[in-house]
Amino acid sequence: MTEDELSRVFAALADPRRRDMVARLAIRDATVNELAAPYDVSVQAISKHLRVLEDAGLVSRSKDGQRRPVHLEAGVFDLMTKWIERYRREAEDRFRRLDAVLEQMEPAAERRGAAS
Amino acid sequence: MTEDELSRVFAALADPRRRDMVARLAIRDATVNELAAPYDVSVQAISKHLRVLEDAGLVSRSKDGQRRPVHLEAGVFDLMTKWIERYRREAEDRFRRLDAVLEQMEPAAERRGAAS
DNA sequence: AACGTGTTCAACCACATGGTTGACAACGAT
DNA sequence: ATCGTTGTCAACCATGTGGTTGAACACGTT
Repeated sequence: MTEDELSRVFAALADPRRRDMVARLAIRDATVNELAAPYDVSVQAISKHLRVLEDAGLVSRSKDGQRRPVHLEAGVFDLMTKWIERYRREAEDRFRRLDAVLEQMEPAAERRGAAS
Repeated sequence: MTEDELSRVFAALADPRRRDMVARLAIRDATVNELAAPYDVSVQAISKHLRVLEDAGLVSRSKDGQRRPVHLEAGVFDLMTKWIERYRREAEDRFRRLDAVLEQMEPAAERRGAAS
């Protein structure tokens, strides 16, 4: 479940255009047309991109007259950072352990108290 | 430059299998065969996945006899967290500002979408 | 030298994705 | 009621991606 959502989130952010839209949505909500304006593609293409972002839980679309303001759901970021931090930490721990091993292997080391 | 690399990193991590490999590589380096073992796919497929991870800068492959131990390059994580944190912060600032505005507006007023 | 192991390369297939255009639905304005 | 605007849906096309199998390369072993 989370596994799948994480995949969608990463996939959604793998596109520069979508990342740019997220960046702009971080500043303020925007309609589909507003979002499409800066790019040289059809509005339909942007609508598709928004669908991807929405399926990933990164944005939500509400209804206001005939326009649909898009809103960034920043909560999903936590999902990513949690995943990243976990393995970053694991890798760092590992480096630390490796350093310890290397210190211990130091042949010229004096017989002081060993690192615990 | 970073733009493109970021795309590759996100795309690389959009695949559950590749994320799983990263998770395992966070614990220890591994050869292609070791990495392929748990999955029900060909070694060639894993080799391709590793190429994707390598192009994203997430892993490096060295040479040791005829095997090529794969090593996690945890530094790339920083790239992601930096991107994420930036917009998360921006979005949070924005919420804070919005809250301030709402407070300032007497609660008698209806919540109307403010044009920028 | 010959063989087996570990890994990659090449060609191929199925499917997903990003783009297009055209039609349609929903709503505001005239 | 009709028209223009906003946005989505559907069909289509080109390209990318993950999988396969078969061949080749590199290295250790016999």
